[in-house]
Amino acid sequence: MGRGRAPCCEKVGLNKGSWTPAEDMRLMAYIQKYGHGNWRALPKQAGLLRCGKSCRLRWINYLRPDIKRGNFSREEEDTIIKLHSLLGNKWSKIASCLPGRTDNEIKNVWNTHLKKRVSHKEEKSSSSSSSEQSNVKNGNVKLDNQFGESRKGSQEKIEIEIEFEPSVDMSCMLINDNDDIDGVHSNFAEDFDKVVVSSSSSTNSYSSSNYNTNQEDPLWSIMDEEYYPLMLDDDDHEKIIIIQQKH
DNA sequence: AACGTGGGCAACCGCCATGGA
DNA sequence: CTCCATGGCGGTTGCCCACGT
Repeated sequence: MGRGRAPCCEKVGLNKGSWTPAEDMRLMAYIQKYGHGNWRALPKQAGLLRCGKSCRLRWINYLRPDIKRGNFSREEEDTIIKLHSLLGNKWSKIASCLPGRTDNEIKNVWNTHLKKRVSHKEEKSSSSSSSEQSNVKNGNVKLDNQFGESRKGSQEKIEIEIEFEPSVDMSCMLINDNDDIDGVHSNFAEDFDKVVVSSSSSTNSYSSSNYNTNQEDPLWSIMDEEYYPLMLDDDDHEKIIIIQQKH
């Protein structure tokens, strides 16, 4: 697999580049009427001279009715910065915490605005106090390592320690959400076998085997047969340690 | 007014994961 | 188990526009 693979579709004779309003209308009308069960077949059925991938991208990034338009608010930008420091370039994970925003949009905002802002901040803070700690202890490096290793199916056990940032709602990353709408939502919790939430007074562990069954557990609540983590109490919990035991 | 340059963003490309045959 | 089709993701490209000279 991989090398020499045929393209996703026959691109000869297909339109490329910017979408015209007529194409948008046609795609939107088709999806509203028939849905998008099969992206590859869709353009032909909808009478569009486009690759299926192109249609999917156009729908997800621009035409979906729940897309939020306009500039990012300061709160949204701060959230992106914080989540990026935890997750790295996991744009779809970050997007799942920002309703109405797409991974592509977030990636663009990061690359054009936020990256500069963060590096300026870091320059400032490192020159003012080199011993000052960031909100996340080794979060970026360790998480990158974790995701990379996970794909290779290694057997080692990796611990990721995240110092809890009170102003960020981390719960969206832990949601056991199978109600996947256009692939926007993703299940962060399922990547891990165990989530440890610790405070100065106590430490609680939640394993993937018990967080789906322990309904009495204060961290998890059940809604419509899906399990959701409750908002972590900022005063009670200082950090989350996510432990992934490789399968 | 014409031209050059840089930033912003939509769209594309290629790789990987997943699920079905 | 293997192969293949498809969807999803992240990196990159290239067009467009605003701004400066």
